[in-house]
Amino acid sequence: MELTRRDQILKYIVEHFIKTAAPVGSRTLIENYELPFSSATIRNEMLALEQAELLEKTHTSSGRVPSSKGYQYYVDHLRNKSVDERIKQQLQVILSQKAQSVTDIIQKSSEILANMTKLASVVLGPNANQEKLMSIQVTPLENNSATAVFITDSGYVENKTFVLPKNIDKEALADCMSLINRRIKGTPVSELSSKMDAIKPILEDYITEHDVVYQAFTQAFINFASERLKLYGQDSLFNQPEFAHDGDKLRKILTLLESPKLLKGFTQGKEAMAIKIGESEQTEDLSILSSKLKMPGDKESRIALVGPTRMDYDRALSALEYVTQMLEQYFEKLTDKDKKELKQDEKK
Amino acid sequence: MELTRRDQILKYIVEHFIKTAAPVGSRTLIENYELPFSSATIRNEMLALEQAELLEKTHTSSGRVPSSKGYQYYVDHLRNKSVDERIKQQLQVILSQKAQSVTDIIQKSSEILANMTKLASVVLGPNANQEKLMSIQVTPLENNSATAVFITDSGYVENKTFVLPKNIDKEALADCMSLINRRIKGTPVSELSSKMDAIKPILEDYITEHDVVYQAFTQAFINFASERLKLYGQDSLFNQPEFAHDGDKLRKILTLLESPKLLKGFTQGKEAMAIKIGESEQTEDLSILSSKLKMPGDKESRIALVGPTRMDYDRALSALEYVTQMLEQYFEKLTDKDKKELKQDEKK
DNA sequence: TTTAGCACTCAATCAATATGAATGCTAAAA
DNA sequence: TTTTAGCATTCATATTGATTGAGTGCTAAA
Repeated sequence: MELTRRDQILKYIVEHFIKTAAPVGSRTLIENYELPFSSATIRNEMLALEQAELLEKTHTSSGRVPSSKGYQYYVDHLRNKSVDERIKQQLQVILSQKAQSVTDIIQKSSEILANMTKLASVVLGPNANQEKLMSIQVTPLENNSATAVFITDSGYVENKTFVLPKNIDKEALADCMSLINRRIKGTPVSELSSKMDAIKPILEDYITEHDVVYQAFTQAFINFASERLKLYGQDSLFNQPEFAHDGDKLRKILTLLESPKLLKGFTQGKEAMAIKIGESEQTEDLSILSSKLKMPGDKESRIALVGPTRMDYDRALSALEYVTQMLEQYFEKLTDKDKKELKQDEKK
Repeated sequence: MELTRRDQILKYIVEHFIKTAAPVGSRTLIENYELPFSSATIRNEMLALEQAELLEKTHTSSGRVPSSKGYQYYVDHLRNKSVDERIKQQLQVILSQKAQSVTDIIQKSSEILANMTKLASVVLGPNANQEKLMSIQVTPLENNSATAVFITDSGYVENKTFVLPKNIDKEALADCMSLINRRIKGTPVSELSSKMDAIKPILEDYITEHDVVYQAFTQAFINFASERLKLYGQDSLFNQPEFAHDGDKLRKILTLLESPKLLKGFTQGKEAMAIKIGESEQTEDLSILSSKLKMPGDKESRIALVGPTRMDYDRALSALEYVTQMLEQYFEKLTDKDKKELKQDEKK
């Protein structure tokens, strides 16, 4: 479909601004893109685009800059979709490796994304309340202490070292643990606290100083509730000209990236791809692209790219879409294979 | 001991510059510290200090600024030692809590340090080769995968999820694990790889597709070798005026803080307190104060404070010294108590 | 040894001025 | 009706020059 002239001009402006980071004027546009109009015509169109709130001026006689709405429009209607071959290749390499865990694959893919887009890439782990606790193991250490290790069904591991009560009966503790394990296996993480309360009396029967153990456990459970995320490519953001000389903006983005809760707030949503372009006060001048990723076992995580509003949306979105798509395909094949094997087993 | 006039002047200059971040002139000095000399006298002394390379000028007619050497001299001979009461109090609170693990205590202390000094505080975990592996546990998950959890004697936990070979005999795997555990318990982390090679044939006997398990293990062992560190107060560095408007410097320090190897390089050494003030190219304008900390079980870790060369050395060093001292005292009492209990047990 | 005094340096500030890239508008051309 | 040429206008960005003031170094007197 042919673009209208107005859309074409907006497209050029956005793309030129993304490249140069400087306001785009009518003259510049004609010279760079060999448009068959005079600058006056372009100016007329620009005025219209400004009135539609897709463009902005930094001051009365400056060139135009895309507004958040302008970027949004560009992303929705104007952007080019093409995936960098290098991403395809690199992803291929990752996916062809054998016997990797799902999280390994996702995190390696996220690293590739960060490298190729020069943006910060964040993996938001599956929502905690989707997970179930699989096992608790207590290993005694030297120095009167012990480490409790908690594992969820998707292989997330949390651990907590605590000081063992004096004169504790280690056999009683072991018995106690195997009992707790039987009781707690399959419990969703969100229900752990209440389940622990129910188990508390049992602890009391087994161990004299049960409180220490109880507290170590509940503390570890608090950690479960907090969001898990992995961050890549944080440093490439420093190369963006808009952040290089503005300590305040840089600070804003780093705080955002370090706050799982905050970030989660901006990436939530049911859409497969959520695009937030400088929407709130906290994300002024920031864009967050986040893509839903179905993992095996009905789990869901998200991969997000974070950067300045002036980012290469073509590149970033195409890459993000491609990667999540390929990962989901890969996971589907995996589980299909599982099911087939299961059926074969049954036949036997 | 009375300071010489020259030292006194250097002291004032360093302290004034630390406060104001602006070059210090002869006039300013007299006015602020009510010195009984004329500005000319001060100028003469300043000249001498400059010739001794303890001071620098930013341009011919500017005030003086301490050089790295000047800071070093200040730290060695001129600084005030006094510990902020608030640090004492806060540390007291931490240490009085019962049944915490050693690492918890150290990390909470490090957080206090970061808060009180407004510098970045880094805990460098005990050197990997000082640790011994205590246990390996494999927990099967859904989706044909399993998580292997590795625990060292000081409670450090590493884990690795891997895809289980098809049709694996789970009982054989369990047998195999208990055998490996018996074999590997107490092995120093540095010797793990070679030990694994020795165990490999056993694996082959037990499990058909032993390679996957072997690889998952060796990959996890690689992680052991990498340095472990915890970082606090990174963001307070943004408030330092020297970084606020200089993206390049900020980048330098953040890269440093994110590279365990690099940081380790600057904190190594046998001295209880290592002070590096803008020494290398990578740490230009940066100071690293790092203090050795003896942990229970003959382990050693380090706590480091990182910030601009223009930092409040009085405050930072006093706080760091105080905290490590108190922690070591605390740990000593702990192990003393352990020993006593041990003796009592023997008497019984 | 210390100080007063003086010439000198140089970053920082400010106002005046020029430059030029952009705009909007109008009227003529297509 | 659409496009363009032309022109006045705006405003950030240099550029310049003058001024200020905090600082220095040096010298000669106290």
